[in-house]
Amino acid sequence: MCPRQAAQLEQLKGERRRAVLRAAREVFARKGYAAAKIVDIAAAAGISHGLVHHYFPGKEALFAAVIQETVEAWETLVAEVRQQPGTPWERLVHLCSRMMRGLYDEPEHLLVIVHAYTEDAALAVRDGLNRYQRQIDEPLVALIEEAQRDGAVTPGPPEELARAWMAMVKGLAIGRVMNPASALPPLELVLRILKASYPHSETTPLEPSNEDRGRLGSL
Amino acid sequence: MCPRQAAQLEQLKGERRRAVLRAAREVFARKGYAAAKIVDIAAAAGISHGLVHHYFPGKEALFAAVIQETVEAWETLVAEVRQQPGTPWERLVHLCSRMMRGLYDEPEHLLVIVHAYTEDAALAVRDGLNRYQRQIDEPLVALIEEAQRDGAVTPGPPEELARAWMAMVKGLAIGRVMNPASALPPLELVLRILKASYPHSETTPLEPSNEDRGRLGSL
Amino acid sequence: MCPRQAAQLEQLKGERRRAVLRAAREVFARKGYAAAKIVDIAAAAGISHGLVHHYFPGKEALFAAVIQETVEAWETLVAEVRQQPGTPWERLVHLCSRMMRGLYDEPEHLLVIVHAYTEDAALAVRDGLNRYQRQIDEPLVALIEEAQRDGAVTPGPPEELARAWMAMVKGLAIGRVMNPASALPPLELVLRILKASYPHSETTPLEPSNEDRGRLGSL
Amino acid sequence: MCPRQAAQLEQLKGERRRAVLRAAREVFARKGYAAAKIVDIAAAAGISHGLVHHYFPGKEALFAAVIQETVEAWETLVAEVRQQPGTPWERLVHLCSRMMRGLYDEPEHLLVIVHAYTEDAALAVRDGLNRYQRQIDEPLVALIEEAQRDGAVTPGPPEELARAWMAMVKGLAIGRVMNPASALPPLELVLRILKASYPHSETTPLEPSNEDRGRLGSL
DNA sequence: TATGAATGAGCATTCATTCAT
DNA sequence: CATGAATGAATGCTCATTCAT
Repeated sequence: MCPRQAAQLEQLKGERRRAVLRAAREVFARKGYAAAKIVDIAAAAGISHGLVHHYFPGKEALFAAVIQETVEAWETLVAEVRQQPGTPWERLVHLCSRMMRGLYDEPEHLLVIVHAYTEDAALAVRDGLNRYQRQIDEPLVALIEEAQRDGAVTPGPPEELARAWMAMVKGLAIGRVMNPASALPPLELVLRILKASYPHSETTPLEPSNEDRGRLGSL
Repeated sequence: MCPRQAAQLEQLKGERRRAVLRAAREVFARKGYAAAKIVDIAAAAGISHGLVHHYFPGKEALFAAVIQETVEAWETLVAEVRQQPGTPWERLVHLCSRMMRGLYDEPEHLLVIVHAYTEDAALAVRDGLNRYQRQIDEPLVALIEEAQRDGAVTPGPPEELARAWMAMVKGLAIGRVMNPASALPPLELVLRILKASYPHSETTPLEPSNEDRGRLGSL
Repeated sequence: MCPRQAAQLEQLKGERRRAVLRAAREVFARKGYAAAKIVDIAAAAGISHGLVHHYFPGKEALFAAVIQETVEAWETLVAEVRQQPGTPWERLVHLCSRMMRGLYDEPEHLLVIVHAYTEDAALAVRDGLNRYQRQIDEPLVALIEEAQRDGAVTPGPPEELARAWMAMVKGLAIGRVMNPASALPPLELVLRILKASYPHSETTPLEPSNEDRGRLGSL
Repeated sequence: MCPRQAAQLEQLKGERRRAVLRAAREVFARKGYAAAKIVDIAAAAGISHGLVHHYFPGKEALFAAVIQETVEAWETLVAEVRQQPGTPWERLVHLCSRMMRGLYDEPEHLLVIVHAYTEDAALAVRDGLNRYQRQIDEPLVALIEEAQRDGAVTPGPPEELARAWMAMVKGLAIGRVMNPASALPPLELVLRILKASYPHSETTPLEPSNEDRGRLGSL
């Protein structure tokens, strides 16, 4: 077998694995951990249930992989937003815009997190998620804090604002997954919680851009 | 058996039933439908698992009863708020305040709804909930509409505002049940989505009141 | 429920548990650990497979319980033989006689040990057995040593004699379980490995006795 | 492809097959039929599990082949011993010596037989073995009978003696495979069951010989 | 009523076997 | 030939539900 074939095979395997992961995310998001059956995931991925265990040791590991993927996507997104030019408020808008798009394109990404917080999920997974919690919350809190210093965000404990905002996003994710036909609120509405009542900057350019798709922009 | 005893017995039965219902709500909220085990609920209610089936035909019916109870509490709450004196904005604030208190005291009430929307729950239950959907959303939408006419609520499609606001409340319910130690955001913050940027009325009296506890005020 | 009933219930439960244990021993002995199916055991005990898990946490625990029972029976037997009157040789004959009867009545008891030594069995069980090994071998070795000092047993390392003798007994257990119709060799034959060629004592009274049945004499 | 290459290939194939067979014997002996996994055998043979099915139609056939090989080795051994010069007792000693060496070098050969007797193995295999049973036992019985006529072996039903002796050998095989560090008892000890108490011949020359290795002398 | 023993459908997981590459 | 991806039957285990006591 020549190296080219071997590489192709490897790639094919990776693709298959990713397909299983995507199917799993969908099913886990829609049904929750306990109600999601391995056969459902296999069917959604177009393979037999036995093959799922070829790529993942078991249901729990599969769920953990789904969560990990989401956490990584979040981290990538935050890192990108961090080095965005402009005012803190513009970066916040950017982040928010990206999340709304993620909510539109792949709401499962977020909903799966909701399920992970539930006791529905295996304890091991929840523990793992708790360890990430800091990494997930802190960047958002930092961003809000900066924007507050600029007077662009309403005063008050930034953790509180972050929590309320994330709560809304999670709630929207639920609605989005369960009823894909339902529209999402416009960005301005979602930003109302944060925006200072008498905003110093009138511009909310709303991020018209671009191509950001795939793994990175999926959140 | 004399009538008095019969009545006592009947009452005891009702109490027991309610205890099971409460236990079920808690467990369903924490674990979701599929992961919630009848034995868990029985243990939480302090009875044997066999006895649960004396009060409810089965797991699905039990979950349906939990949902129904929540829907009824919501309806009662809305009806009460409707006939509250004051401006539409004041009634909205009252509703919001009551919900926040419900979120504080019995977040399960709301979280259970989240699970019900999930495909985790039996199809029959979800269908039932969908039928109620109108009754749940409409009063809130109406209230928002009225307040918009007064200029107290920001303009825009009232359904959109209602949905975003409910999304946040659901998200907060998740956080509350999973981590009871976490604080809830203040009422003002939660109202920021709705409140007009240049509010015509500066007063948000915040409803200091009263005794409303128990089944009705629990939402 | 009166105490009498409770006690009866408790006893009934114990009986059922023992029935499952007996069935398990039989099936494990005949098939080995891996090939023994829980349904087989359940069927042999006359119950459903689900009920097996009411009495034992799982297959491995069930097997461990079977082994433990056998080890305990062996310990009881050895303790009894120890305080038997007569010469060491007579005690050895007594032990041997009892084992032959056990081989006749309940060969599963011994065969199950054979399977436990195999890698067929779960590692945990084998480790557990290895810890008992000393307790199992030592008393026999001691008995042989004593009898050697009397000149009743042929000279040589007593461990070697014990091992050879135990090997034969295990081999006979295999034959006995797999073909219950096959006769066992007489006691004299089984003792030939041990007996001194020119026995100092012509008497081998061969233990005509008695009632020893049940758990104790079962080995 | 030239004939030479074809022959080499054929030979290679035969070697490979034999390697698989050897690996299978080892794994089957250690784990039993049911617990032995094809992948284990493949790994032990240094090939992929898929390739095992190029050489053997399936697991059962593989086990059957292992058993057959053992039976054939036994038959060869007996045939060789038959035409050995000397007294019947000397031939018996020779047989015994060869078996002890087999026990030392390849105890799997014998242990596999133990597993085959167990219901662990597929029924077909066990039936096959039962058909061989006569061929296995009879020569040993005949040999014992001859030696009894000479007075070299203790009197009694020769089948009984044969069975007891085989039982011990099987038991020793178990110990040997499971704990390769354990020593085997000396030939004299193993022969004590058979040897007449007042042996007419003092000589037990113990067969110092030779090269007999490989398939034939392995039992 | 109240209990928990008993049942069996449903699910995760394993593994022999097949087959495309 | 050789590999390992793919399949699905088989199996241990869970848990909702029933029912004898």
